[in-house]
Amino acid sequence: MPELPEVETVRRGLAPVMVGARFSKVTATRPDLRFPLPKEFTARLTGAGIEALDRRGKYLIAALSTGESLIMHLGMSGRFTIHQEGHRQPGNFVHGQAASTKHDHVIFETVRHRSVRGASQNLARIVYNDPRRFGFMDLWPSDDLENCRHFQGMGPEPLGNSFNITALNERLKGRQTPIKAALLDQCVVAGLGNIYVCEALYRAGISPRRKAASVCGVRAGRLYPEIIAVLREAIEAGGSTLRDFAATDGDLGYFQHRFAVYDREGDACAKCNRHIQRIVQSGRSTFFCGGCQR
DNA sequence: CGATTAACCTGGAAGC
DNA sequence: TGCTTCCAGGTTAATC
Repeated sequence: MPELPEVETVRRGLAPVMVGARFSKVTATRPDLRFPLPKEFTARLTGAGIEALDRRGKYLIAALSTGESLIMHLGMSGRFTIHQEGHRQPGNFVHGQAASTKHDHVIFETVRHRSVRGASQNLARIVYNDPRRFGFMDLWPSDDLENCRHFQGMGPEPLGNSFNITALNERLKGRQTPIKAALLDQCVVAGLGNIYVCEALYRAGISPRRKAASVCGVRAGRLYPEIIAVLREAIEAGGSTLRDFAATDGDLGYFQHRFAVYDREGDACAKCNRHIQRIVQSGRSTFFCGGCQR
């Protein structure tokens, strides 16, 4: 499911349950997701306290009391649900369908010690479900994350301080690949995916077919604020729900109702009334308006 | 080096 | 109803 806004939505749902708790038990129902799980995966997590839950691009990072960080990527279809007494039951119904436990691959059981009198323990089950298994998990020393292979060469965080017009220009400079492909490259900007690249290019009036290098300068100046705006709006909306994305509490995102071009082939462009087109670039669908985007 | 393509997986929707 | 084909929010390995 996830691009940056969806991952951020998941992070915000998990954080209140995970941060400050510890893993009382971790179960993996298979040895691998997209990649093999790390050696001694469940043993290294069991008993660990969770000190923080952060996001970098499309990755979630749980800083543990053991000095390691649990790195999680949701791939295409990864989902977390929280099962806890008093917590809204998630995912039991998604789009009216009963959710299956068939692809529950990792189950985290957490315990939180409360200072509140009368409630000494608070248990939760956090379930990772991923039908396509493109997601993955890894463990890496927390003080060495910049050298972790998943983050090496990764571009700036689009909603962070290091992302600005200069940084964008710098990374588009000289690149002959279409701007669409360049923006999907996590080395240019972290966290963008197919939906938000299409939407940002539409808002900026830039053709997805244009060479990345030709976006340097004036066009980058138009693109930069639109990337930030579309991501902020999508986070605000709780992400986009296409087929089955839901937050940890089962809530559906609603940014999909605000798509201007994504998955809207044939619809009239809101600005110029021409038909939205669908083309294939580097094996993926691109939606755009040939009238507004040059 | 950079750019493009195939591959990894499952399930749902559309077409016949 | 059933079978086939296409498509999907991502990344990486292999090939030009």
